[in-house]
Amino acid sequence: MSTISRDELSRIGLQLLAAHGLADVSMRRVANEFQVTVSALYWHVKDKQSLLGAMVDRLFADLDVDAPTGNWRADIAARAKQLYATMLSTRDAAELTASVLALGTGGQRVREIIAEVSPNDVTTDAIMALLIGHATLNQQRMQAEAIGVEVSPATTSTFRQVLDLLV
Amino acid sequence: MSTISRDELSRIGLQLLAAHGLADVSMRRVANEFQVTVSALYWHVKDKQSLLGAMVDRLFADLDVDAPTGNWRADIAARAKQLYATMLSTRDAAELTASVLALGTGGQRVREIIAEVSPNDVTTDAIMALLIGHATLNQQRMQAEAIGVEVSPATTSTFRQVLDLLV
DNA sequence: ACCTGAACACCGTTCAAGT
DNA sequence: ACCTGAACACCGTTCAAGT
Repeated sequence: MSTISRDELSRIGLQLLAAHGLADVSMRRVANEFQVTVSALYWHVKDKQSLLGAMVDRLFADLDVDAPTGNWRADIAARAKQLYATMLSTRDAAELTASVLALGTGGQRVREIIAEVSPNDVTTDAIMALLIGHATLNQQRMQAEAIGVEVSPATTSTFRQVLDLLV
Repeated sequence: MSTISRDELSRIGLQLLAAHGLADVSMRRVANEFQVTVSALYWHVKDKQSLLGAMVDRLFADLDVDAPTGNWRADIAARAKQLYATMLSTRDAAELTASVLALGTGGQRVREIIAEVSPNDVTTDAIMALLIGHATLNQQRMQAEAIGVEVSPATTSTFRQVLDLLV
């Protein structure tokens, strides 16, 4: 019986991500975790990029958002904060999400969660840009916070603050 | 006489970037361009990340922004558009800039250009997040535009549109 | 001061061959 | 159908040794 599958691969990938960071999520390490050769992975997954895409899909799969209240500003703000929190929940998850969204290999649900309560596409795009941009610029501080060290960040405002400016 | 220096390295780096993309900017390729061994580079530059930082510094060095008019909304919008245009001017420059700003290894001038005309830090941070985020999410389309192919983009709005929402 | 050569410890991807 | 073994073509970084 083969316990190895696309879904299991992304599970192990997220595990490696949380434990060692994005740089250490390599095809060889994932294969190792399965006690299998690297080349074996390519039977289950097209390439590394699609594995990363599956990881992002899984990362946001469990997130359940509240139903729309009718006040779109409040709904958008609430959901954006949830998405941001998810990107902070796991080490390097923000960087991973940004890369996957940029290449379009996964994470479509992220946009849908915002689009569902957004009045128009421009607003959706602005929120998405703010999410990815702020997370990216806060990478240093986020990593520092995850460990417990102090660091001078490129961005000084919290996500809430910049979000309040827009919605 | 040695024509090799930190400044020349970043010049060649940007040349390689424009010609072949970020993935092909490797220490070995840069060294090759100088007819020199890889290890020789490490005399002039700490590591690859600092070379990338120097490249971003050089990318925005020549950009001269207009003097403040007094209308900060117009000033911010104009400068943000200039910065965005610079990130579009060279292949993969947006990705490079995002990565360098995230790691804090260069590109401080980018933030300063906005901060100089911004009423407060939160606004500066919001503009920066919008810049980096929109550029990141538009990576597919930007590359497609650079080549001439059609692609379904993750973001459908232009930078001007999302910017207008904020300022 | 500046550069070479060689090594170390990795990468992603492909592909014939096995079961 | 699923996996191995070996190879290909790369990486960034270090360091003794040369000039």
